[in-house]
Amino acid sequence: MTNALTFAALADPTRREVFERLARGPLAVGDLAQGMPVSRPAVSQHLKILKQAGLVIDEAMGTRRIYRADRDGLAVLRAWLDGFRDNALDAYQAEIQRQMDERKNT
Amino acid sequence: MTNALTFAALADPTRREVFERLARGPLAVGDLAQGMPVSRPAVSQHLKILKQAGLVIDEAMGTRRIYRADRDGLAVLRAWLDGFRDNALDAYQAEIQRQMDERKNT
DNA sequence: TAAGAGCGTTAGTCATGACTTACCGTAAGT
DNA sequence: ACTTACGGTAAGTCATGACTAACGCTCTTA
Repeated sequence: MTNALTFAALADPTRREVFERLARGPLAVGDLAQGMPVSRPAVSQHLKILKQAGLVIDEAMGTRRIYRADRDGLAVLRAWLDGFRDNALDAYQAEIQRQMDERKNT
Repeated sequence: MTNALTFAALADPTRREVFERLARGPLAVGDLAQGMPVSRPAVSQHLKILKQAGLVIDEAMGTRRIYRADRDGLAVLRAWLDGFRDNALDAYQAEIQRQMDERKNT
């Protein structure tokens, strides 16, 4: 259930915008905060969460710190989505339904 | 930016479990709340949010109300993900990089 | 070593949201 | 009509999280 971090990270609109900007190209924190409606420390905090979720990668460049989007971090989301492709889990459905009926009879 | 509702809806773990259960088969609210760590009203509130996000569909069945997952609601998520497929936006990257270098030279 | 740039972190505030209990409406059965 | 089942809603509580201002650390340049 490590995808919880990914979902939580992408839940915030500001964080999604940060990620989308980084997906267009690497940026330093200051340049990233430039033109955003929130302060630079706020962006820093968002970057921390995105990093924990594996969605961004940072790299020290002198006194600046360059962030870039890590598209592989989206894999867990894709995997989760693929679990709902049509009725791939229909095999479980009968079993679950059976357990439910069982519980109902008690 | 209608995907905000979808992201917000799927951000909560309890709500994801509700959706996952419904994806395995339609359920009434009571049966759904059965075996979940939260109360039935809580499930009702979650269902309301999932419905607003287009992730579930409800249908009156006598005094009961049957909910089922609507997989089409995941389309907006897929679309968002597809926007990051590899480097489809690499054209922008050079431009952004150029602006960064420009700023660095001032 | 001093000074400034760039960022992360801390402390504190404020809004949001997840939850429970209690209540109310509606549909079916007696 | 009365009662019971089922579920949505209201009110209130508590935790979380997004944000800002202030501070401190590290790296570079003079």
